Amino acid sequence: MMSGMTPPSAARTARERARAEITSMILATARAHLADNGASALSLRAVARDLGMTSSAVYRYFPSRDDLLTALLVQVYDELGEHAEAKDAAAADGSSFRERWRVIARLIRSWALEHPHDYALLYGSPVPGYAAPEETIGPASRIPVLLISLLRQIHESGRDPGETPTARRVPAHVQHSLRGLREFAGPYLSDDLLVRGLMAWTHVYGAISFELFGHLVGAVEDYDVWFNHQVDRLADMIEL
Amino acid sequence: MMSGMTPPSAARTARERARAEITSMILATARAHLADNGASALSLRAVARDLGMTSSAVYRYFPSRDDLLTALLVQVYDELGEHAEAKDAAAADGSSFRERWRVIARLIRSWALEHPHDYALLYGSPVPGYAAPEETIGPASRIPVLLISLLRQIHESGRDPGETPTARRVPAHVQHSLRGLREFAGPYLSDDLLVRGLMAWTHVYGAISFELFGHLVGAVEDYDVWFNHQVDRLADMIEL
DNA sequence: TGTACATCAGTGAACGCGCGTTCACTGATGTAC
DNA sequence: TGTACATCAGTGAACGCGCGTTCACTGATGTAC
Repeated sequence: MMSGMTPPSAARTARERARAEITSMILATARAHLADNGASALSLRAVARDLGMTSSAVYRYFPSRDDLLTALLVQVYDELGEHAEAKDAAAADGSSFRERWRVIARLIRSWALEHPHDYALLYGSPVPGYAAPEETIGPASRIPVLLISLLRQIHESGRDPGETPTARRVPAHVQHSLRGLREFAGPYLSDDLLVRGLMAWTHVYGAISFELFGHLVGAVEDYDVWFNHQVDRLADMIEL
Repeated sequence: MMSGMTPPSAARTARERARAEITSMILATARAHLADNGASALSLRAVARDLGMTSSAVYRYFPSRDDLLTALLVQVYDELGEHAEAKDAAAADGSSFRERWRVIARLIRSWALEHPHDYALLYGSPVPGYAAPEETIGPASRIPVLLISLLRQIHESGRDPGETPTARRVPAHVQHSLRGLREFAGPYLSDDLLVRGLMAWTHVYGAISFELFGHLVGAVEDYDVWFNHQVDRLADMIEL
């Protein structure tokens, strides 16, 4: 018993090294393929071909195409999350909420512009016939967690809009409906702040998708300018 | 010369009738197929099979798969647009901006919930390898046109936020960047109102997509309640 | 009204391609004694 | 340290399926005289 476990230390066998390396090569190649055809057309065979292996060999690493998709989702969510956390941590000391909000919102957008197909994988229409399993929830939550830490900072600085004269009443049924978010965010933030926070995130998502999916063509000329203006207005909206 | 023209009156030949009918049967079947596999996997052959024709026969009606996609886009945009225009017209007489805004926003959402795959076709990630041609622009503009007519109503009722003490300055470079939208909307509306209007639409789009694409799972319980609350807040934001 | 010709819808076979997944097998790597 | 066995990566062929598009052809519909 206990014989199938990974060895205790850094003494990885050649096999284990190779496995880790090839697994990540498959993922990297699959990710490159996203750009050509989109997630729904992601092909195991094409990935294998690019790597010079037979398609059946890929099954040693991923038991099916859907598992490969899941691994991609996790990796891409994690990459965006880590990226955002790092940038925020680097800028956080002594930063106002406003500065942090700007940094994070702009960062998400520039990441999306640099990796449009990865963004579409995470936030675009779902892949038909594929349902993301539970293991993607954690990685997907990193950005929301970060945004909630911003809301906490507002609250702690005494600028929680729910506790100012400009507070907007949040009806009881809306409060109830946001129970999940409330548990996620902890008990301190006011309902009003929670609502404003979720709306700001919703808006940023809408703005990036509008731009990326081509719905601003003809209406907006300089997307940077327009996005940044929106981000500033949202900051006003959140902490007024 | 002049011989290839359509006959002047209602005297449509049997051929013309048949052609119109079969064209719309192909479109309807294609649309049903969207639900199974998404737009990127839309298959001419599968559509033909469902209709009991050979796949080559479909080429008498649409010269390629991409043309079929274009016709679908136009049809679906038009359906949503017509639907919204009709509902708005029915409710418009004597309605306040606020009532009209509510009606339209909710209508777009319920249409999206009833036709999630159609919504994804219009507003989800673009189909890889397909670029929507110019002829889709008109139909795609119907919702924006309608929303702008709402903004006009606000302006005409003297509640244009750009002309009140709560006006927010719109920096010159943002104004420039919105030149396209400005031309679309006409010269009367204030810059501030234009910005608020585009932001409200961006937000509604973000909110519907968030819900439909599964990003609110676990956070929000009653999507109706949450959406309607957002719509009300957006109304406040627009005409304050 | 009747006939000759032109137009068009639809067929069925074919081209050349791609896909996910399974399976018996070879040969290299790892492990227990 | 050396040997016998177990584990695992990767091969190559196959199964059964789907796709978009082209092409020569048949037979029905429409038109000009």
